[in-house]
Amino acid sequence: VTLSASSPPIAFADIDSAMLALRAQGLRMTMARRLILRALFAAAGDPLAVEAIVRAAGEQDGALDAASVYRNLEAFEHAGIVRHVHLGHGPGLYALVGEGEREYLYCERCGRARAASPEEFDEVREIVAERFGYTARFTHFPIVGLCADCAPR
Amino acid sequence: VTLSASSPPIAFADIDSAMLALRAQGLRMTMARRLILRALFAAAGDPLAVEAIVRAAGEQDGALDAASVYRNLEAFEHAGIVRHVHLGHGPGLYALVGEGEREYLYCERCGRARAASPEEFDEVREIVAERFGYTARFTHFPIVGLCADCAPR
DNA sequence: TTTTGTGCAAATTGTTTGCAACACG
DNA sequence: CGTGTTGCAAACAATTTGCACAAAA
Repeated sequence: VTLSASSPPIAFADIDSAMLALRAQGLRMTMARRLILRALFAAAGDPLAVEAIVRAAGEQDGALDAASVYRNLEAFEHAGIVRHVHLGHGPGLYALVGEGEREYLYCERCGRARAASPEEFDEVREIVAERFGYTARFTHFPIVGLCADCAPR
Repeated sequence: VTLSASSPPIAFADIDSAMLALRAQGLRMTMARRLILRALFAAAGDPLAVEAIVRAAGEQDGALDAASVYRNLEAFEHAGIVRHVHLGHGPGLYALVGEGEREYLYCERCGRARAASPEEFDEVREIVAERFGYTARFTHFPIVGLCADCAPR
């Protein structure tokens, strides 16, 4: 993804402390998991496609299968250390959870995404709640539209 | 889809007048197109998956291939008589354009969608523009969250 | 009769599942 | 050693593409 705006600090200091958190949930410490975490850490909070994770691991180390990546990301998500977002079409994108959630805006024209902290969306959320009775969340699916650069005028 | 709220009147009186509009764009009048339009008309503005269109046509008439449906829906969309929306995961959903656009809210928990007229979203759009400089559109991708029934409390 | 459009098959993309071998604890 | 995990292959779902044949205009 092309993600503008700052990525938040990741909630774990390093791969080993993330692995510790996983082990606390009964998950074993394997090479595949270390490779996935390494790729996610390297992305510094920016969400990655599975393909990118596989590729990143393959560059330095042996093969890492996409199936394993999907299975592990699901487990990581269940364990609460990863989340994923869908930006427009294209594959799901995964990131380590940071201190506090991130919510997204996505530009349909240029395909660029912007992340921001939930507080910045609170006003929007409030209006949506008032108007429609929905509790809007832009963590899993973003607000879609045109960014300032792509908007007409 | 499970779509609550009223569907707007479709911008064409019947299949033949829709076909006329297509012919004006240089598109030929074929059986496959008639079948697709019939299914869309029967849905009264509620968006349908390609699979549903194929199934609807197959019930009464000969086979209608998904590839043809995709190709035609794309052509119809280009001609301005159809639009499509992505509600959560799952396939794209197509509907005839009505008098005025529709924008959507989608509940991540129960999977139900709600459609409303763009004016009802104007306040939300305004806040998003103010806050983020984005021109939000919920016609192609909805506002995602939890509906009143599914929200905690 | 010349295009445009069709059905069918096959390719693509993103993701899931079955399974035997493997390796963590 | 026993079960959680892996890679690989195959299945799947949604969508796209290639192509010879059918059918609008």
